[in-house]
Amino acid sequence: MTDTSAPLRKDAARNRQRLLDAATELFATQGLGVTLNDIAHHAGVGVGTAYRRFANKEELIEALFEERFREVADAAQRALADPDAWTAFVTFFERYLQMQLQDRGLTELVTNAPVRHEKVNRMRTEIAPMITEIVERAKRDGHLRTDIEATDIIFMTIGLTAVMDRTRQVAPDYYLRLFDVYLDGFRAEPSKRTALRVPPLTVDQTHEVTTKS
Amino acid sequence: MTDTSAPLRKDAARNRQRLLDAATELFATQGLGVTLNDIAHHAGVGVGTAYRRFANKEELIEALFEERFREVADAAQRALADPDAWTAFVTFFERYLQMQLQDRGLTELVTNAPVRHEKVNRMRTEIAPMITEIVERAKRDGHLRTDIEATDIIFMTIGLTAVMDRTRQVAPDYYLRLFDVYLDGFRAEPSKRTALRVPPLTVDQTHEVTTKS
DNA sequence: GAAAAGCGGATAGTATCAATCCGCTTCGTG
DNA sequence: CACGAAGCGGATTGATACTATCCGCTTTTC
Repeated sequence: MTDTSAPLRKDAARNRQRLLDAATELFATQGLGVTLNDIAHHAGVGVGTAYRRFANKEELIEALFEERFREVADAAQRALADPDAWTAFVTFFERYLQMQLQDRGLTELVTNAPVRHEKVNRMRTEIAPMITEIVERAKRDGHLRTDIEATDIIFMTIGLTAVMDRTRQVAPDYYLRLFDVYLDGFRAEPSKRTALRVPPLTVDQTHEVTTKS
Repeated sequence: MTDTSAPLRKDAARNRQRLLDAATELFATQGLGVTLNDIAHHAGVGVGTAYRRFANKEELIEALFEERFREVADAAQRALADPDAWTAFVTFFERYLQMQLQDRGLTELVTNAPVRHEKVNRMRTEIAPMITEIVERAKRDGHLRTDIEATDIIFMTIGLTAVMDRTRQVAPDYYLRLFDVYLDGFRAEPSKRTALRVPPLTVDQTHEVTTKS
């Protein structure tokens, strides 16, 4: 990526990697709101070191998330290669949601990408047509009801990630329950329902996650 | 509410009302994050005046939202009085979501009430059993599938308000489209589907609402 | 072993917001 | 109508949170 000129000194290269690792972890667990200072301390290096390697947080985000988006694109590619359009549809969105469960930063970027992130926006516009095709294929195939558009599926994921963010601590997989309900609403043949895979939250759990501090 | 002792001077009473009106509007349109300074300026009074009437923002929130929650409780009460359990179910949640569409502050309080708001929490625990009963009644009645719990419906609303928050500027009613899909997934008799009431968002609209600043 | 490269973290700069204080204005009662 | 009480405005202080730099010291490299 950045190998122009200056070959880094051994300790500097090691610290750079530590910073990337720390940033990956913190973006995933806390979201993109973490500061470069947080990242530096978590990496066990001084703040100065962080700022010498990366001018600011944006640069770090661009460096790390191109790879994440690449994974999404790969999953979409694989879905398009699957001969079964409905399985492909379900599997892709499950995978997509799971990636977001494991990386809050990814969710923030897909639901709310600041325009300044060129790379991120380029990846988004690369992925969008693949998602549309996954959806259209499931419709053509007769498994997905035809009055649903790809944009609806996108908003479904936005809603589900909001639920995910609340329930993550208490029942990380809960969102799959609502995803199953959505699938039952999306299916062209409504009688082909399957059982919900995960249990509901109890009233106490619900109360807990809707009450702060 | 606060009529203990001191009858306010005429100008003071007028300013107090202006502050309440401004707060109502700003909480509804911007959410609870607005500052007392914002509210004071929007009311056309000085900051000092705001702080003389209300010790802090919390006090103002308590004063205003007890009424809002009362409206939710009333809607639930009316739903429980409706002889048709499914209509009651659909109508209540539509009304509940619409109230949230019109008041971001309400959404913030129901999805994330800070524990310090005693009144708000009291109202929430007053409303919760009514919601449970609306859901249970629809199940007993044979219209709502029996593997769904009231907590699932709560999380549905949390997801839908997240969608609402993104689409409000571009197509305020869009969330109803996903609500309809949910209803199709929730119905005990899946063949009784109805058409989606609102159109999808275009790709451009979707791109617009998932891109910031 | 000397120069270059890198390091740490104290610190300066910036922004946002809560809350107060006090000189001035308005109210309303005698 | 005058005068004391009540109210007013908003500049200002203080707290918090974060960004980014600077410089004396350390490590690497040749």
